[in-house]
Amino acid sequence: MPTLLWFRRDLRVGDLPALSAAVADDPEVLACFVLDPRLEASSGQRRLQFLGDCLRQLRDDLDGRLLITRGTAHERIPQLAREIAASAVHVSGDFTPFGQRRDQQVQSALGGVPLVSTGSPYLVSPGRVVKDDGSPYRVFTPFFRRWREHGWRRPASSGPESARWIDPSGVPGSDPAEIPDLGVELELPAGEPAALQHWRGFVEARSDRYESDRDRPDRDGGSRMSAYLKFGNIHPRTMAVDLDMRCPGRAAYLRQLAFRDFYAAVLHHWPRSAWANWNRDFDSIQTDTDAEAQRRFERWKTGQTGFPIVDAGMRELSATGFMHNRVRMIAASFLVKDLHLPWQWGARWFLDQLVDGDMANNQHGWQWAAGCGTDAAPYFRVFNPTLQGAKFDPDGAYVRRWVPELADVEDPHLVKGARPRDYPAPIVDHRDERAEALRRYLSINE
DNA sequence: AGCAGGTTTGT
DNA sequence: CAAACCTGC
Repeated sequence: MPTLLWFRRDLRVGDLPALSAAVADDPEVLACFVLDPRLEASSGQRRLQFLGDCLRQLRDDLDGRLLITRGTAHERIPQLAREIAASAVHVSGDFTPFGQRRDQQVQSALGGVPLVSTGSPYLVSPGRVVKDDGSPYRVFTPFFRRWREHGWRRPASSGPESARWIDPSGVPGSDPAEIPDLGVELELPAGEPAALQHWRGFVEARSDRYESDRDRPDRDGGSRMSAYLKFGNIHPRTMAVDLDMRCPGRAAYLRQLAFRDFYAAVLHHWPRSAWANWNRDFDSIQTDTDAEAQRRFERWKTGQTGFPIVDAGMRELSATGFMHNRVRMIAASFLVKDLHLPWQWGARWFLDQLVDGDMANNQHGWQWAAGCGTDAAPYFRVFNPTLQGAKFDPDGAYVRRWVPELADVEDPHLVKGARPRDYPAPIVDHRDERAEALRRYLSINE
């Protein structure tokens, strides 16, 4: 039975063991990657860099038997399936609403050929953890309890090499175009072996201080696994088996993996929450979108707001495609509550810039910050960017690293100290804007 | 997954 | 007198 393994831009190498197991007895398997040309636009380049590394790694693993073709998946897959007379198409897909819609488009275009979903990159598939009456959880903590009771399979033991592959040469219609080489070195090497190696390093050397250091952008306290998870270079199940609950840092990390599953489940149950307020009460909140708002948005994007921790984060993002999670929360809060811009503006920018940008996590993280999501921060919780910076980056090492104007200043968070002349003045007064944000929230129900 | 402004506690 | 703890927004 000829089988086409199809990956879209969210390539999940971590699903290969499951795929291999599913097709172990079938020698007629072809792996295919569909590169959406829209990813080649500037906004998608960061992720394309990482993806390119993943693809090169995969091509090596598959002994060169990887088909790369340009186009949109819902056009190319049915075409290829017909060309190789595939009797089934195995899909390694993600759980974005776009993905779901494309799956449906592909399914209908395929006619009678079955579309087989071969697994997800989550510990527990979205939609599986629900309340007793079948309704989805809206709050993380009870979800977490039920999620742990649910359990999950151990990772597949067989590797990708256990599958045999057909020779793709001679398959008509495939574009032999090379994987774009952007010539930019990322901090993290891509690919499954690199992901595994990085993970082992984290578990052995840094997981015991994860709990205390994960909120500290000045320390290397995070696991930095997010891009590997996003691109499926590693399956969270592979990680979960290493998370001994008796070790506090590792237990805390499992909770974060549960959060990832939770937001995937939220997006599964409420697909419109990708771009619309999950809590529709917020539809009437007033946001600024005029020319002045757009000027402020530009200052935010380029790290020129005059608030050190925000600027450091935004500059780290531009330079590396990554931002520390605590700083993401601060920068998001600042855009929503100090600049009064629509959270979707920030979410779009993050999704475009972050190497690990994930629809479910990114969008719901923003909704949390904006107060309109599940489990959202109450409206009166307004981050003070200066105090947050001083609290989580006490020596200012993070700010000094990313904001050179403040490198040699005694008080880099500018709590009381003097502001160097070459560093921008604050674009807003936090006290005033905090009051303004509260006013706007309170007026929702008037 | 805050903040501010208070009160209590510990040295 | 500073750190730790409490409480309403």
